[in-house]
Amino acid sequence: MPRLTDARKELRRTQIAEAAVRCFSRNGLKRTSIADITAESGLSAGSIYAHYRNKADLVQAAARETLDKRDGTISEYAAADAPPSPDELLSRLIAAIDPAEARVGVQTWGESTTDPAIRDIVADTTDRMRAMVHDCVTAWLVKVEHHDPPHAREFATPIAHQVMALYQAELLYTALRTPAEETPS
Amino acid sequence: MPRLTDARKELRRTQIAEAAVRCFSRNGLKRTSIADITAESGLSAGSIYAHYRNKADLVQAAARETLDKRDGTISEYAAADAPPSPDELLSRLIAAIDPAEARVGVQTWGESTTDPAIRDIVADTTDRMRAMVHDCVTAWLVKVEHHDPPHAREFATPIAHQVMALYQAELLYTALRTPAEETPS
DNA sequence: CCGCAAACAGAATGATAATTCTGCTAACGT
DNA sequence: ACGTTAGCAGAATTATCATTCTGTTTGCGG
Repeated sequence: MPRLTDARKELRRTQIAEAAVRCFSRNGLKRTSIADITAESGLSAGSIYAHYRNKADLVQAAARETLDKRDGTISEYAAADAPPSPDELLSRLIAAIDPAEARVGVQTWGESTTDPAIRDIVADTTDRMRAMVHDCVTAWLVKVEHHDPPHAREFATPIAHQVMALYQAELLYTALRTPAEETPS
Repeated sequence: MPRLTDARKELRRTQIAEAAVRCFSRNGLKRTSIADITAESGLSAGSIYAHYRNKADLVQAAARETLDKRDGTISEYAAADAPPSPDELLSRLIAAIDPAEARVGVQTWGESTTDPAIRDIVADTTDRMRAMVHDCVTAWLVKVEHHDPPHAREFATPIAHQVMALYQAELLYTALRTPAEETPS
């Protein structure tokens, strides 16, 4: 078959990446072999290497996948007429945590300590998310608490920092609390 | 040589464990081979296996080593005449963070998502540290803010939770911020 | 419809690295 | 001091995997 249409190709890529995430969630980044991923995705090794240059490349895609997923929901909060208070925002973020993704997320933290590519992905994603939280807190300060915008932005910084810290700690606790699902081996 | 005296034996164990921590800090838990550790410790593979049953055993020892080291300092704060305020306590905890240990600490978080033994170590250590922070905050509430003890203990719980979260987040940021030292390979 | 190259399966390859094995050496109890 | 035997070095063994290779199949442009 000649090159797949772009849509199809992207579909395959996410099919593989999602299978990889499931494997990582169960067995961790390093304990997951390409064979595991072929089994989980229903594809073959050859096929996977047609879509990803190597395992590191695939790990990066999986990391981006899980870390990005969290971003979507927050941005709309900041734009809402009645933005949530920091406490409320934190509750919603925590409620949205999925245990499997928490595990992979924490695994990427671990990996980021030695792999520069992963490190950049984690740092970028964290920064972007913090900025969104900052926007949301600022909006709350302005619209609900009636601070004036310049002051609100400054005042929001430490609050955003705290919300992020509490959220990330909760991510860690979720990963610690929920046992990895038994390997279907 | 007949069995080493207990003190010597323990010395060797920590010699190996500390070399392992240095390797882990540089290359991560999984990328570190036994050969790396022999090079770093100056001992041989056979020797390492005389002291640790296998690599997993050694990883656990290294994890305990780094995670425990943090505990020592806090307990004395709680017993002090003028216990530090939560803000002050957090500052001191953060100031005491060592980048190399932060990296290994975050790596153990990642590992804990799939290895039950590491998971227990991390959970235990975290609980113990939280309890110490709780004691310290309670002491501050009682001695400095003049709450009465029963109320103080209850009031301290969410504060201790926040201090822990902010500390752990800082640990993560430190690990992200400081590049792993170049491998001397 | 057709043909071609890309997508795919699955086996082969090669590297890496954990663990074990074979002796040799030296630290402790006496 | 000395013999014993655990500690140790370093090679050998083996298992595990990432990656590549060899055909085969099939989706898409013409």
